[in-house]
Amino acid sequence: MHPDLGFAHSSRLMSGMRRQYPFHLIEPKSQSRWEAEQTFRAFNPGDEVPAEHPFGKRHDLGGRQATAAELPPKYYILDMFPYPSGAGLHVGHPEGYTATDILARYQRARGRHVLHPMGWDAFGLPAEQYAIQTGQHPRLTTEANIATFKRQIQSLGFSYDWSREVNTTDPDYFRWTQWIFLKLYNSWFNPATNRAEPIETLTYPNDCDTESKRRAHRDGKRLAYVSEAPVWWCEALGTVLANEEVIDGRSERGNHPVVRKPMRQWMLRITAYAERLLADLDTIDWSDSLKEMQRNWIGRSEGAEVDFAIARPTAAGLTESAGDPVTAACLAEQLTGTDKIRVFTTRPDTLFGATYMVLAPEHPWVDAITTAEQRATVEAYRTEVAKKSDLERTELAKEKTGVFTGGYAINPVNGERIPIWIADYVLISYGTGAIMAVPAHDTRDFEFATKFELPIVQVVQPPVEQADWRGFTGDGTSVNSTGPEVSITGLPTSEAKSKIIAWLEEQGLGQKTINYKLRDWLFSRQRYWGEPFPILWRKDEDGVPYHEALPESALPLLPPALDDYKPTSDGQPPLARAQEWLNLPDGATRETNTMPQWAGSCWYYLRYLDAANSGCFVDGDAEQYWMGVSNPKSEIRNPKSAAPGVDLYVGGTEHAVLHLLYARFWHKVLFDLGHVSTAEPFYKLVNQGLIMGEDGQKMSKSRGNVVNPDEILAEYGADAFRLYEMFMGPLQDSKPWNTKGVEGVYRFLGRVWRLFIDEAGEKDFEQRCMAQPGEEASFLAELKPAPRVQEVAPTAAQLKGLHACIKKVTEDLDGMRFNTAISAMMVFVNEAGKWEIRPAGLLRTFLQLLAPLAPHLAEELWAKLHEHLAQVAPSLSYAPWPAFDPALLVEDEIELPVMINGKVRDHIRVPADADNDAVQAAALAAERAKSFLEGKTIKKVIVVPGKLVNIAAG
RNA sequence: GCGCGCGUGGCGGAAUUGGCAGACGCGCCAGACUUAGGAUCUGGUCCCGGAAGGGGUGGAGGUUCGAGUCCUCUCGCGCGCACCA
Repeated sequence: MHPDLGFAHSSRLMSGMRRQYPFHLIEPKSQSRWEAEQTFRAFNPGDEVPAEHPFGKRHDLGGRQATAAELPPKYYILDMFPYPSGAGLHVGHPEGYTATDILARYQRARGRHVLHPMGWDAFGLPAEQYAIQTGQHPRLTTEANIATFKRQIQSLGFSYDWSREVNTTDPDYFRWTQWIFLKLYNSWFNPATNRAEPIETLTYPNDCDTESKRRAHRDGKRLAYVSEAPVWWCEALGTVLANEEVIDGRSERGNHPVVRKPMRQWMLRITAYAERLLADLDTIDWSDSLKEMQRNWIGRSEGAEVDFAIARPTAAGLTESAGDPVTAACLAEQLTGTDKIRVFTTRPDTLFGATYMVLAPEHPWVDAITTAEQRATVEAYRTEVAKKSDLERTELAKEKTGVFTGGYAINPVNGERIPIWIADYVLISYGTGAIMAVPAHDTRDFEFATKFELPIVQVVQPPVEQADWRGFTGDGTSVNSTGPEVSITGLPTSEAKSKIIAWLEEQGLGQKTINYKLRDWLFSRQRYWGEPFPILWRKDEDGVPYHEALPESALPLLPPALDDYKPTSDGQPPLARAQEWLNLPDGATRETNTMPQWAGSCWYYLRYLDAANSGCFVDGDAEQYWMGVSNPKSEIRNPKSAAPGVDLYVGGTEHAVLHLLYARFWHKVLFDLGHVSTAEPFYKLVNQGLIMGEDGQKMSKSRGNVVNPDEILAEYGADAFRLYEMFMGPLQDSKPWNTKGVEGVYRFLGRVWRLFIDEAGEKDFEQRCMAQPGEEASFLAELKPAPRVQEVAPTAAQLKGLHACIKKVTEDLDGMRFNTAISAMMVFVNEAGKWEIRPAGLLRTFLQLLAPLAPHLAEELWAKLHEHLAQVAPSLSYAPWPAFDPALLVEDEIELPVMINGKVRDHIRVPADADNDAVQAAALAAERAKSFLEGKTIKKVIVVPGKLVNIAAG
C-alpha cells in the first residue's frame, strides 16, 4: 500500500489542515483525568484530604484532616463570573479566565493552596424577557445557558474547583443574598463609631415617645430603607433603574429612554460609607485609572456651606448700597428666623466675588423669593425645564439659560445685595441645590454672567503675572477681599479658605462641609427574575403602612410560580400577580419588588469559600483561611492593610464602578458586623483589555466580526487558543484578534510536540489512526518519544538555555507578562529543535514551564517522558516549580559594544570580570574603533560595567 | 471641557533602574525536502544605499557621554467623567 494513499482521502490533511499534533485526542484525555482525580479541588480547614490526592501528596496532608495552620499559604484567584447569555461564550471571556488559570496553575506549582472557583451571575433581564415572550420559566432558559457556558469553559481546560460552583439563582445561594439584605435592613450606620451596628444599638431622641415615632426614627436610619424619591423609570424595560444604570438619559441596557418619576423604592445607604470607600482605595492594589474612576464616582469635594440672608423687598436700609456699609449686626438681624438660603461652595475664598446667586429651578425657596413682576417669567422657565428630559438638560447645556427671580440675597462677608436667579445649570440633587455665583473664577458662572451681563469682580490674582484673571479657576492670591469684619486680601488660596471658614463658623454663618456625588443605591426592581425581598408590609392602627423583615428561618423566600411574567396592568411588578403568594393569612402582604442583578454578585466571592454550607453564608474558619492574613505562612504582605482578601481578581473595566463599588460596600457592612475579617474584598485587581475584531473594531454581531471560540478550538485546540489569547499582547491592553496569530502559536505547539515525537513515529501513528479511527486513543498511548530524547546529562549550553528560560518565564508570570513568557519558551524550543540529542530531564523541566499555559499538551508529554523510564508520572499540576540557577547563567567572556559619540562602531570581547581600565584599554585598541577615532581627540571614555563602552571624541 | 492612558517595522508587539531599538509571532522573499504544498525545515526581512555609510520609536525643542525611556511644548488616538458649584 502506498504510504500516502490514506492521506489523499482525508480532506483535512489534503487541504493543508493536517494537525500539528493530536490535540483532539490529548485534550479530552487530560481533562477527563483532571475530573476523575479532582485535581483542582481546594480544601477548607478541617476537610479530609484524600490519601491519593496530588495536593495531599505534595504537602504531606494525604488521608487526614488539615487545620488552617497545616495547610500551605493560600492563594485566592478569582474571575468575574459571567452572565450566561444565550449567545454563548465570546472570545473576550476566556482572556481573563486564561490569565487566571495560568496563574492558578503556576501558584499550585509554587506550593500555594489555590482557590480558583467559577459560577454564574444568572439573574437578569434577558431570561425574563424571553419568559414574557414565550411563557417559559426563566429558570429553564437560565439552566440551558449555564450548560452551554459550562461546556465551553470546561473545553478550555481551566483548573477550576467545580465543587464550589455557585449560581445566584439557586435558592441555596439567594437564601444568603436575602440573609445579607436582612443584615443591611437590621443595621444602621453609627457616625460616632464610623461603622454599621445592629439596629438594637440605635438610641432614640426624647420626642420618640410612641412606637410609631420610634419606628419612623428607626426606619429612617436603617442601611436598607424605603424612599419615595424620584427615580429613573424605564417604560421599555418596565422597571426603575439605579443612577448608575442610566447613561445620558437612556438605559445602560438596551438604550431605552428613561424618565424621572416619584416611586416608593428600597434604597441602600452606601453614602454612609463614602469616606471609607474612598480612603480604603489606598490600601488595595488596583490600577490608578480604576481607582480614579471610583474616586470620581464617589466625588468627594471639600468646601463650605454658607448661609445667605434673603433680602426681603421690604427690608429698609438694604437697598442699593453704594459705599453704604452694612454692619454685621444688621446682617445678624436679617438671619434670625429661617429666611436664609444655604449654598455649597468649594471656594469660600471667593465669597467676596459672589455677584449673584443661582438656585436650581426645583429649589423650595423659589416660590417665596420670586417677586410679582417676575412670577410669570419664573413659572414659564420652570415649566420649560421640567419638560426637558435630563438628556436635553445636559446635552443642550452649551448655552446657559436662566431667569431672574426678582429676589435678592445678602452676601454675608460684605453685605452686598446680590440678585437671585434660577438656572438649570444648578442641580437640585447636588450640594444644597443653590450656589453663590463667582463669575470671575468659575467657568459656568462666567459664561452665565457674560450672557446675562451680570457683574464680574476679580477676587483671585493668578500666580502668573500676565495671566487673565477673568475665568481663572486655579489657586492664587486673594484680592479685593476685605469686608467690614473680615479680610482675606493678600492670602494664598488655601489660607484664605481656612481663614474665611473659621470666620463663618465663628459668626454662625456657615461651616466646613464635605459633599459627595455618590447617591444612595436604588436597590429595588419591578421584575420577576431576581431575589424577592424578605419583607412584609402591614398597616398600623392608623392605617399607615409599615414594613417588617421576615425571620431568617423563613429564608429562602422563593418567587411564586406565574403564568405571565409581565407587570400587572396597573403597573405593579409581576410578583403582584401571585395573589396567594402576595397575601398572607394574617393580612400582611409581601414586598413585590425584587433585588437588582448586582445583589448576587456583591458577595459571590464569599460563597465560593464554603459553597455548600447550609447553615451559614460562609463558615468563619474557611473565611479567615481564604480571605485573611491569619495564616502565618501567608506570603501576602500588604503594608497598608491588615488583610488581603482575594489575592487577585481579574475582569473587565465595565465593572469599574458599579459591581466593584457595591461589592466593597457590602463587604464593609459585613466586616463591621463581624461576618468577614477584612475591610476590603479584593486586594489586587486587574482589568483585562478588550479583544477587538480582525478589523480593529469592537466585536459585534452587526459588524460581523465576532470570533466564535468553538470554531477556533475545533481547528487548533484549547492549548493553542489559550496560548494565543496570552500571546496577543499585554493582558491589560485592548488588541485585535488575528486568526493567523493563532496559527503561529499552534505551530509552536507542533514544534514542542516534535521535540518529543519524531517524524517516523508520528507518521506511523497517523496511519494507524487513519486505518482504525476507533483506536486513536490507544495508538496515542502507545506512541513513544523519539530516539533522540535520551536520559543523558545536558551540555553546559543546553542547561544555560533552559535556565535562561526558567528565569524569564518565572519573572514574567510573576509580573503577568504572559506574552513575553511565551516568547521565551519559543526561543528555547527553537534552540532545542536543533539538538541532535535531547536530554530528557531537561525537557521534563521545560514541560513544567509550559504546563500552566498549555496544560493538556504538557501533561501528555510529561506522562510519555516518565513512561519511557517505566515510571508513573507524578502529578504535573503539583510538581514543584523549577528554580533557576544563576550560576549557570554567568558568562566567562562577554561582548561589549564600543560606541563613539553614542553610535555603535565596534564590539570587543572581554572577560566578564574585567575591570574598567582593562575594558577601556580594549575598547581604545579595537581596530574599527581606532579608525573612527583618527584625527579626533578623546574627551571622555564612559565604561558601563557589563553593558558598553562609550567614547566621547571630537 | 476636565481626568487618566497610549503613540515603536506591512501587522500584533519586545526593549523591567536612561546603555547595541525592533526579541517573539504574523505577513512577505528566497532555498531545501516533495508528485504536490496553504505541511515541515533553513536563511533573509526597519528605511535609503551596490557598498561604505546615513537616517530612524507621532512632531518640535531640551537635559545627558548616551533618550523609545527623563523634562517642556505640540499633534493624534483610546478610555472615563461630563454644568457635581
